[in-house]
Amino acid sequence: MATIYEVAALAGVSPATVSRVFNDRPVSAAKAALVRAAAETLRFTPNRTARSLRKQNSEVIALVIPDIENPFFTTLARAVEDRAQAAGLSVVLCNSDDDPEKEARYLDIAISENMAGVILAPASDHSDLSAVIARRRPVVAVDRTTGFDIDSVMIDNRPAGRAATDALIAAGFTRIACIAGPLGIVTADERRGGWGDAVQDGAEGAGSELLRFGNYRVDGGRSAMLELLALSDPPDAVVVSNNLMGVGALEVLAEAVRTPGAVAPGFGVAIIGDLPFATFAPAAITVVHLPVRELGTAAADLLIARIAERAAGERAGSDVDAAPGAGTRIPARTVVLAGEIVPARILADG
Amino acid sequence: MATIYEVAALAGVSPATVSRVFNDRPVSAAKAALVRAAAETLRFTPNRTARSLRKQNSEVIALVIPDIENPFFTTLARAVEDRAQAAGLSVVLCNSDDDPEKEARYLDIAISENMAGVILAPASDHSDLSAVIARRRPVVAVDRTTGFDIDSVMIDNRPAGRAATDALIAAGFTRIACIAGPLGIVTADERRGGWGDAVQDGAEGAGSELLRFGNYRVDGGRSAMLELLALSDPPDAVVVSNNLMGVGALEVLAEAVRTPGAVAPGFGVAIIGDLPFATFAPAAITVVHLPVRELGTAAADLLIARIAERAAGERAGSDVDAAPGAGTRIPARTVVLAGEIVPARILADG
DNA sequence: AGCGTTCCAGAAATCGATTTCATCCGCAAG
DNA sequence: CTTGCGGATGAAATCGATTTCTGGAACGCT
Repeated sequence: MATIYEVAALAGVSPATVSRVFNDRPVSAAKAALVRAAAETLRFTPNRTARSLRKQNSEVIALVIPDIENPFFTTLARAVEDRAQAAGLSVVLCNSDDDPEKEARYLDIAISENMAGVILAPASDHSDLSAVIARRRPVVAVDRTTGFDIDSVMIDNRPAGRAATDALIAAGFTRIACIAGPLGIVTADERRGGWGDAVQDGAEGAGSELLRFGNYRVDGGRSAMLELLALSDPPDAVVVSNNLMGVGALEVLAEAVRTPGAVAPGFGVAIIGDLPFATFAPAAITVVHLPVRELGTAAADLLIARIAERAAGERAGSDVDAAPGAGTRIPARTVVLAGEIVPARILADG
Repeated sequence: MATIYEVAALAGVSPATVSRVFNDRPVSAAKAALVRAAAETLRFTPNRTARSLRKQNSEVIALVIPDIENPFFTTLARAVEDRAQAAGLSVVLCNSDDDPEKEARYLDIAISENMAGVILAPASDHSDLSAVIARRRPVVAVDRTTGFDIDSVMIDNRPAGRAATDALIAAGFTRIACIAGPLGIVTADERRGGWGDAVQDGAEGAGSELLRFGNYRVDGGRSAMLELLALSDPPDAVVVSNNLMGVGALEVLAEAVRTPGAVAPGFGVAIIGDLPFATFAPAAITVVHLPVRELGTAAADLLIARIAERAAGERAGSDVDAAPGAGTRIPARTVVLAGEIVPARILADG
């Protein structure tokens, strides 16, 4: 494959000149034309590895998400990508599979591939960002918090949990269960908190037997729902903490509905997060729509701003590289987006 | 951030020795210990950019897919990743968004980042792989064909289309429509062909008014289904060519079912591809299950084999680099996997 | 005409690793 | 006691670009 030297040789100029042509630095029109022609015939593309080794950065950002199969994150990915493309950046997606170790590996790759920045939906709240921060690479957290002082974009989870529950209370349900996410995941804790606030004020029985913890996946929703229905004094409605567990809960309900007497007709369901695709429900469902696209867009914008800022800083020749914990110029910003309650309906559209 | 030189200085050895320690080449135990200690205190990680510039390859593979929001591809991604991880490779995902230009950009990145290989689900059958093939980077095509002589993993689409249609015929339906995918997409053409074969033999009316082309997305399924139901002599069943259009079609049917007289009760539906998550259907649905995980696994295995082969070749010091069209040692292999018919049922599980 | 800018272009240093090559050492065989 | 071999180690070349440094030509100004 062609290198800059071969192009230079063919065009009869120095490699430096070839580089200048490809970087829009002043070169006489005549030589520029020669270079372009030579590059054309050799099908030359600059080697990004060499370039980024020298320039110490690339035009690629990493988006690290915990579950590629969750539509929440794919929608997020989509939004990030759209924004990044517009800014001339390519996005590579890394699936951490909720595994801090895999996540760490991808963060390592991002650093040592000199990627321009990282958007991270943390697998846990113990994600270790010290390495990437020490190298002064911009990082933005989405959806979940980290212990680090970085830009982040979050959803206002507690009100979302509250809104979902209030909607059920308003609809007349009195015994409202909650299928919460894993303990220790901040989004899960807060949504559960919102439910707790609402049931305390409005409905009977915040009793812990109505509170179940799932794994944020379909099977977790299934088993939690089964347990709830098997209670001697079962709930008449349920708030589910995320989309996938919502699917699981609905599956169980759909089966129960067909088993006469297994569940009261008109069981109430509220789900925090949008259902994937059309989910034809056996019951009316209240959904708290989460602004996922906006989440991604905001994260991308924050990251792009940081990257620009960093580039400007380098151009000005700053010296603060040495101090590992040195603060960034602009303090970390946090964007919080609110969910939006969508009235109960039978059919969610894709 | 620490470089190999700083580690060398701290340990009192040469950079070469540090490199040897990190590459498991013979180094005396004493020096190795010194190096490791130094690396530890400096929190040194080898810079991948420099490494891959020198070694001319990396331990990262690219998976380029046309639609990150389609569960078909995310499942594929999952399978590829699992296999790659086991082989010590990291996977970065690139969303081409069905846009040949974006696809080309990602292929470029893969090449010039010296990635170990590429698994490509082509956006179109015009995808230009010449650059990556010229650089002798292993590529494997999945799901769709390319014009190039490379390893590929496909689904046996025509029989899948046929099986879906036959199932409806067997269930007694007589006027079976088809919502096909875009013209020119090989998977779409073949599935439609399978439907054509079946209706010719078994059912009435292969008339072109029963054949609609969609865009493989939810809205395409919706509009095609609406058109079919609006026919003066509407079908009594439909074969849908992919999962997302299946969702769209089901949405429309669900609405129609609630409108008395709009559609015959017991309208037949067969979908090629698994429905995303639990899709609670208003009708019994026949699904042709596609072995997506196996598709991904097979693709990853083929790629990993090629990468190993290439590495072995380099080690032996082959010379064929010059010839751009030079054939690979082992001829291209194509793996074809069959779909599997799943009898009609009401509720698909996630 | 002389001097100082400005601008273009090439030579060479640089990024951070790997790898070749050469050296040096110890140890065994003759 | 010498020769030879093999293993450990360092010096230096290398990967392919970018960037600094420097020389030289062209141009303007007095």
